[in-house]
Amino acid sequence: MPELPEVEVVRRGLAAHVSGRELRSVEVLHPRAIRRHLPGSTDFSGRLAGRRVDAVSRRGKYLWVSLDEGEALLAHLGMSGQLLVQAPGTPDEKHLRIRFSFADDGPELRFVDQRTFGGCMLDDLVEVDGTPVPALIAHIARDPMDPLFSLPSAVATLRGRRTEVKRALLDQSLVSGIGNIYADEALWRAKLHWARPTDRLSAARVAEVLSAATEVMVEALGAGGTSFDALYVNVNGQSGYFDRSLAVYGQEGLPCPRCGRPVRREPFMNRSSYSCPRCQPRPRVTSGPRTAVASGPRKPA
DNA sequence: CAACCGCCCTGGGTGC
DNA sequence: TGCACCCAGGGCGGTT
Repeated sequence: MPELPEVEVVRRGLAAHVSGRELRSVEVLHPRAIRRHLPGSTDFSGRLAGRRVDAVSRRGKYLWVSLDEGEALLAHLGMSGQLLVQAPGTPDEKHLRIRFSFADDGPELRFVDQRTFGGCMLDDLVEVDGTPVPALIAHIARDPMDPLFSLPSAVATLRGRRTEVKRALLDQSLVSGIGNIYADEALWRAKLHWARPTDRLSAARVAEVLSAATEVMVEALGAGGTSFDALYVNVNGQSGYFDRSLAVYGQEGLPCPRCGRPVRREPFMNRSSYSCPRCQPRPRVTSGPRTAVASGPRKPA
Protein backbone atom coordinates (compact mmCIF):
# COMPACT_ATOMS: atom_id res chain seq x y z
CA MET A 1 0.00 0.00 0.00
CA PRO A 2 1.41 3.37 -0.89
CA GLU A 3 1.88 5.42 2.25
CA LEU A 4 4.05 8.50 2.64
CA PRO A 5 7.43 6.99 1.67
CA GLU A 6 6.04 5.33 -1.44
CA VAL A 7 4.25 8.50 -2.51
CA GLU A 8 7.42 10.49 -1.94
CA VAL A 9 9.30 8.11 -4.25
CA VAL A 10 6.64 8.75 -6.86
CA ARG A 11 6.90 12.50 -6.32
CA ARG A 12 10.62 12.42 -6.94
CA GLY A 13 10.11 10.36 -10.05
CA LEU A 14 7.57 12.81 -11.40
CA ALA A 15 9.84 15.74 -10.62
CA ALA A 16 12.62 14.06 -12.58
CA HIS A 17 10.61 12.86 -15.57
CA VAL A 18 7.61 15.12 -15.99
CA SER A 19 8.38 18.58 -14.59
CA GLY A 20 8.72 21.27 -17.21
CA ARG A 21 7.00 19.29 -19.98
CA GLU A 22 3.87 20.28 -21.86
CA LEU A 23 0.86 17.97 -21.94
CA ARG A 24 -0.57 17.32 -25.38
CA SER A 25 -3.52 15.07 -24.61
CA VAL A 26 -5.06 13.12 -21.78
CA GLU A 27 -7.04 9.95 -22.28
CA VAL A 28 -9.33 8.72 -19.50
CA LEU A 29 -9.85 4.98 -19.91
CA HIS A 30 -11.89 4.39 -16.77
CA PRO A 31 -14.33 7.02 -15.48
CA ARG A 32 -13.89 5.93 -11.89
CA ALA A 33 -10.29 7.13 -11.95
CA ILE A 34 -11.52 10.73 -12.16
CA ARG A 35 -14.69 10.36 -10.10
CA ARG A 36 -13.54 13.13 -7.79
CA HIS A 37 -13.21 15.44 -10.78
CA LEU A 38 -16.89 16.34 -10.78
CA PRO A 39 -17.08 18.05 -14.22
CA GLY A 40 -16.17 14.71 -15.83
CA SER A 41 -13.61 13.30 -18.21
CA THR A 42 -14.18 15.64 -21.16
CA ASP A 43 -13.58 18.62 -18.93
CA PHE A 44 -10.59 16.90 -17.32
CA SER A 45 -8.87 16.12 -20.61
CA GLY A 46 -9.83 19.39 -22.22
CA ARG A 47 -8.46 21.52 -19.44
CA LEU A 48 -5.17 19.63 -19.27
CA ALA A 49 -4.31 19.62 -22.97
CA GLY A 50 -1.57 22.14 -23.73
CA ARG A 51 -0.79 22.85 -20.08
CA ARG A 52 2.77 22.92 -18.81
CA VAL A 53 3.66 20.86 -15.76
CA ASP A 54 5.56 22.73 -13.09
CA ALA A 55 6.64 21.70 -9.58
CA VAL A 56 5.55 18.39 -8.02
CA SER A 57 4.40 18.51 -4.42
CA ARG A 58 3.13 16.12 -1.80
CA ARG A 59 1.26 16.27 1.46
CA GLY A 60 0.75 13.00 3.29
CA LYS A 61 -0.37 10.50 0.68
CA TYR A 62 -1.62 13.14 -1.76
CA LEU A 63 0.48 14.25 -4.69
CA TRP A 64 0.01 17.14 -7.10
CA VAL A 65 1.67 18.85 -10.02
CA SER A 66 1.27 22.57 -10.28
CA LEU A 67 -0.02 24.01 -13.53
CA ASP A 68 -0.41 27.65 -14.46
CA GLU A 69 -3.23 29.91 -13.23
CA GLY A 70 -3.14 28.55 -9.68
CA GLU A 71 -4.38 25.14 -10.67
CA ALA A 72 -3.01 21.70 -9.93
CA LEU A 73 -3.45 18.13 -11.08
CA LEU A 74 -4.07 16.26 -7.84
CA ALA A 75 -3.66 12.51 -7.41
CA HIS A 76 -4.17 9.89 -4.73
CA LEU A 77 -2.87 6.37 -5.31
CA GLY A 78 -5.38 4.68 -3.05
CA MET A 79 -4.42 1.08 -2.36
CA SER A 80 -3.02 0.00 -5.68
CA GLY A 81 -2.41 3.12 -7.77
CA GLN A 82 0.81 3.56 -9.73
CA LEU A 83 2.14 6.40 -11.83
CA LEU A 84 4.38 4.96 -14.49
CA VAL A 85 6.60 6.70 -17.03
CA GLN A 86 6.43 4.62 -20.19
CA ALA A 87 7.65 5.01 -23.74
CA PRO A 88 4.76 5.68 -26.14
CA GLY A 89 3.73 2.44 -27.81
CA THR A 90 4.46 0.30 -24.79
CA PRO A 91 1.52 -2.12 -24.52
CA ASP A 92 -1.20 -0.82 -22.23
CA GLU A 93 -1.16 -2.18 -18.72
CA LYS A 94 -4.17 -4.30 -17.83
CA HIS A 95 -5.41 -1.71 -15.35
CA LEU A 96 -4.40 1.44 -17.22
CA ARG A 97 -6.88 4.14 -16.20
CA ILE A 98 -5.45 7.42 -17.53
CA ARG A 99 -2.81 8.17 -20.16
CA PHE A 100 -1.04 11.54 -20.14
CA SER A 101 0.79 12.24 -23.42
CA PHE A 102 3.27 15.04 -23.85
CA ALA A 103 3.91 17.50 -26.68
CA ASP A 104 7.57 16.47 -26.89
CA ASP A 105 6.57 12.91 -27.91
CA GLY A 106 8.65 11.69 -24.97
CA PRO A 107 7.61 9.16 -22.36
CA GLU A 108 3.95 9.07 -21.33
CA LEU A 109 2.72 9.26 -17.80
CA ARG A 110 0.28 6.45 -17.01
CA PHE A 111 -2.05 6.10 -14.08
CA VAL A 112 -2.54 2.39 -13.46
CA ASP A 113 -4.79 1.18 -10.66
CA GLN A 114 -6.13 -2.29 -10.11
CA ARG A 115 -8.55 -1.64 -7.27
CA THR A 116 -9.62 1.83 -8.38
CA PHE A 117 -9.50 3.40 -4.95
CA GLY A 118 -7.14 6.02 -6.29
CA GLY A 119 -7.80 8.81 -8.72
CA CYS A 120 -6.88 12.12 -10.30
CA MET A 121 -8.62 15.49 -10.39
CA LEU A 122 -8.05 19.12 -11.29
CA ASP A 123 -8.24 21.57 -8.43
CA ASP A 124 -7.49 25.16 -7.46
CA LEU A 125 -4.59 25.88 -5.15
CA VAL A 126 -5.48 27.73 -1.97
CA GLU A 127 -3.23 28.98 0.78
CA VAL A 128 -3.43 27.13 4.11
CA ASP A 129 -1.15 28.31 6.91
CA GLY A 130 1.06 29.98 4.38
CA THR A 131 1.40 26.95 2.11
CA PRO A 132 -0.42 26.54 -1.21
CA VAL A 133 -2.34 23.26 -1.35
CA PRO A 134 -5.21 21.99 -3.51
CA ALA A 135 -8.53 23.10 -2.03
CA LEU A 136 -9.82 19.54 -1.83
CA ILE A 137 -7.10 18.60 0.64
CA ALA A 138 -7.09 21.74 2.75
CA HIS A 139 -8.16 19.54 5.69
CA ILE A 140 -5.13 17.23 5.42
CA ALA A 141 -2.61 17.97 8.17
CA ARG A 142 1.08 18.47 7.54
CA ASP A 143 3.05 15.21 7.48
CA PRO A 144 6.16 14.51 9.58
CA MET A 145 8.49 15.13 6.62
CA ASP A 146 7.08 18.61 6.04
CA PRO A 147 9.71 21.21 7.10
CA LEU A 148 6.92 23.12 8.84
CA PHE A 149 5.63 20.07 10.72
CA SER A 150 5.52 20.78 14.43
CA LEU A 151 5.90 17.79 16.71
CA PRO A 152 4.64 19.55 19.86
CA SER A 153 1.57 20.78 18.05
CA ALA A 154 0.83 17.35 16.57
CA VAL A 155 1.24 15.82 20.05
CA ALA A 156 -1.27 18.28 21.46
CA THR A 157 -3.73 17.60 18.65
CA LEU A 158 -3.57 13.84 19.15
CA ARG A 159 -3.88 14.05 22.90
CA GLY A 160 -6.90 16.28 22.51
CA ARG A 161 -8.80 13.43 20.91
CA ARG A 162 -10.74 10.83 22.80
CA THR A 163 -9.97 7.77 20.75
CA GLU A 164 -7.54 4.90 20.34
CA VAL A 165 -3.98 5.88 19.51
CA LYS A 166 -3.94 3.98 16.21
CA ARG A 167 -7.15 5.61 15.03
CA ALA A 168 -5.56 8.96 15.77
CA LEU A 169 -2.36 8.03 13.89
CA LEU A 170 -4.43 7.05 10.86
CA ASP A 171 -6.53 10.22 10.94
CA GLN A 172 -5.05 12.30 8.12
CA SER A 173 -6.55 15.49 9.50
CA LEU A 174 -4.41 15.16 12.65
CA VAL A 175 -1.13 14.04 11.11
CA SER A 176 -0.88 12.82 7.54
CA GLY A 177 1.04 10.18 5.65
CA ILE A 178 0.71 7.30 8.11
CA GLY A 179 -1.21 4.21 6.96
CA ASN A 180 -1.81 0.80 8.46
CA ILE A 181 1.72 -0.48 7.85
CA TYR A 182 3.66 2.38 9.40
CA ALA A 183 1.15 2.83 12.20
CA ASP A 184 1.74 -0.77 13.29
CA GLU A 185 5.51 -0.40 12.96
CA ALA A 186 5.54 2.87 14.91
CA LEU A 187 3.39 1.43 17.69
CA TRP A 188 5.70 -1.56 17.93
CA ARG A 189 8.76 0.68 18.19
CA ALA A 190 7.09 2.79 20.85
CA LYS A 191 5.83 -0.34 22.68
CA LEU A 192 2.24 0.81 22.61
CA HIS A 193 -0.86 -1.25 21.99
CA TRP A 194 -3.08 0.23 19.27
CA ALA A 195 -6.07 0.52 21.58
CA ARG A 196 -4.38 2.79 24.11
CA PRO A 197 -6.51 5.91 24.62
CA THR A 198 -4.74 9.00 23.33
CA ASP A 199 -6.00 11.20 26.13
CA ARG A 200 -4.43 8.94 28.74
CA LEU A 201 -0.98 8.94 27.15
CA SER A 202 1.66 11.38 28.32
CA ALA A 203 2.91 13.97 25.86
CA ALA A 204 6.26 12.20 25.91
CA ARG A 205 4.69 8.89 24.87
CA VAL A 206 2.76 10.47 22.02
CA ALA A 207 5.90 12.28 20.90
CA GLU A 208 7.68 8.94 21.03
CA VAL A 209 5.21 7.16 18.78
CA LEU A 210 5.13 10.07 16.32
CA SER A 211 8.91 10.14 16.22
CA ALA A 212 8.93 6.39 15.66
CA ALA A 213 6.52 6.83 12.76
CA THR A 214 8.79 9.47 11.27
CA GLU A 215 11.86 7.28 11.74
CA VAL A 216 10.33 4.22 10.15
CA MET A 217 9.05 6.23 7.19
CA VAL A 218 12.45 7.83 6.65
CA GLU A 219 14.03 4.38 6.67
CA ALA A 220 11.41 3.07 4.25
CA LEU A 221 12.02 6.02 1.96
CA GLY A 222 15.67 5.11 1.88
CA ALA A 223 14.82 1.53 0.99
CA GLY A 224 12.17 2.50 -1.54
CA GLY A 225 14.58 4.84 -3.23
CA THR A 226 16.90 2.00 -4.01
CA SER A 227 14.28 0.21 -6.08
CA PHE A 228 13.90 3.27 -8.30
CA ASP A 229 14.03 2.72 -12.00
CA ALA A 230 14.24 5.31 -14.76
CA LEU A 231 11.07 4.10 -16.40
CA TYR A 232 9.04 3.37 -13.36
CA VAL A 233 8.14 6.35 -11.27
CA ASN A 234 7.22 3.87 -8.65
CA VAL A 235 7.31 0.28 -8.42
CA ASN A 236 4.43 -1.78 -7.29
CA GLY A 237 2.29 0.01 -4.77
CA GLN A 238 4.15 -1.91 -2.09
CA SER A 239 6.86 -0.78 0.24
CA GLY A 240 9.79 -1.21 -2.10
CA TYR A 241 12.39 -3.38 -0.42
CA PHE A 242 11.35 -2.24 2.99
CA ASP A 243 8.96 -5.14 3.56
CA ARG A 244 12.05 -7.13 4.57
CA SER A 245 12.54 -4.73 7.44
CA LEU A 246 9.03 -4.87 8.86
CA ALA A 247 8.95 -5.96 12.50
CA VAL A 248 5.27 -6.82 12.89
CA TYR A 249 3.13 -5.77 9.94
CA GLY A 250 2.04 -8.90 8.09
CA GLN A 251 4.25 -11.02 10.37
CA GLU A 252 1.57 -12.96 12.25
CA GLY A 253 3.07 -15.91 14.10
CA LEU A 254 6.67 -14.90 13.37
CA PRO A 255 8.89 -13.98 16.31
CA CYS A 256 8.96 -10.41 17.55
CA PRO A 257 12.44 -9.11 16.62
CA ARG A 258 12.79 -7.72 20.16
CA CYS A 259 11.52 -10.46 22.45
CA GLY A 260 10.79 -13.47 20.27
CA ARG A 261 7.13 -13.85 21.15
CA PRO A 262 4.95 -14.66 18.13
CA VAL A 263 3.43 -11.58 16.53
CA ARG A 264 -0.35 -11.45 16.94
CA ARG A 265 -2.99 -10.19 14.54
CA GLU A 266 -6.14 -8.57 15.85
CA PRO A 267 -9.19 -7.28 14.00
CA PHE A 268 -9.17 -3.51 13.82
CA MET A 269 -11.66 -1.36 11.90
CA ASN A 270 -12.55 -4.20 9.51
CA ARG A 271 -8.88 -4.81 8.84
CA SER A 272 -5.90 -6.06 10.83
CA SER A 273 -3.53 -4.78 13.43
CA TYR A 274 -0.22 -6.53 14.08
CA SER A 275 1.60 -6.26 17.38
CA CYS A 276 3.73 -8.08 19.91
CA PRO A 277 1.73 -9.54 22.81
CA ARG A 278 4.59 -8.98 25.26
CA CYS A 279 6.02 -5.64 24.13
CA GLN A 280 2.57 -4.18 23.46
CA PRO A 281 0.19 -5.45 26.12
CA ARG A 282 -3.48 -4.61 25.83
CA PRO A 283 -4.48 -1.57 27.83
CA ARG A 284 -6.44 -2.04 31.02
CA VAL A 285 -8.51 0.98 30.15
CA THR A 286 -9.76 1.46 26.63
CA SER A 287 -11.06 4.59 25.01
CA GLY A 288 -14.55 3.24 24.49
CA PRO A 289 -17.62 5.38 24.93
CA ARG A 290 -17.46 7.29 28.16
CA THR A 291 -19.84 5.23 30.23
CA ALA A 292 -20.40 5.86 33.90
CA VAL A 293 -17.20 7.29 35.32
CA ALA A 294 -16.14 5.44 38.47
CA SER A 295 -16.64 8.49 40.63
CA GLY A 296 -19.76 9.68 38.84
CA PRO A 297 -23.33 9.47 40.05
CA ARG A 298 -24.74 6.00 40.09
CA LYS A 299 -28.16 5.15 38.83
CA PRO A 300 -30.43 3.57 41.42
CA ALA A 301 -31.13 -0.07 40.75
C1' DC B 1 -18.33 19.21 16.31
C1' DA B 2 -16.20 14.74 17.32
C1' DA B 3 -16.44 9.97 16.72
C1' DC B 4 -17.67 6.25 14.22
C1' DC B 5 -19.69 3.22 10.57
C1' DG B 6 -20.47 1.60 6.01
C1' DC B 7 -19.33 1.77 1.47
C1' DC B 8 -16.59 2.19 -2.69
C1' DC B 9 -13.82 -1.72 -5.80
C1' DT B 10 -11.06 -5.66 -7.84
C1' DG B 11 -8.40 -9.72 -8.11
C1' DG B 12 -5.40 -12.98 -5.76
C1' DG B 13 -5.72 -16.58 -2.68
C1' DT B 14 -8.10 -20.34 -0.31
C1' DG B 15 -11.36 -23.88 0.87
C1' DC B 16 -14.78 -26.98 -0.60
C1' DT C 1 -11.99 -27.37 -12.55
C1' DG C 2 -14.92 -24.07 -10.78
C1' DC C 3 -17.32 -21.53 -7.63
C1' DA C 4 -18.17 -18.95 -3.35
C1' DC C 5 -16.05 -16.46 -0.22
C1' DC C 6 -12.54 -13.69 2.19
C1' DC C 7 -9.20 -10.23 2.36
C1' DA C 8 -6.44 -6.07 1.38
C1' DG C 9 -7.86 -0.85 2.95
C1' DG C 10 -7.75 5.13 2.44
C1' DG C 11 -11.03 8.40 2.35
C1' DC C 12 -15.34 10.29 2.58
C1' DG C 13 -20.36 10.92 3.26
C1' DG C 14 -23.77 10.20 6.42
C1' DT C 15 -25.35 9.41 11.10
C1' DT C 16 -25.37 9.61 15.97
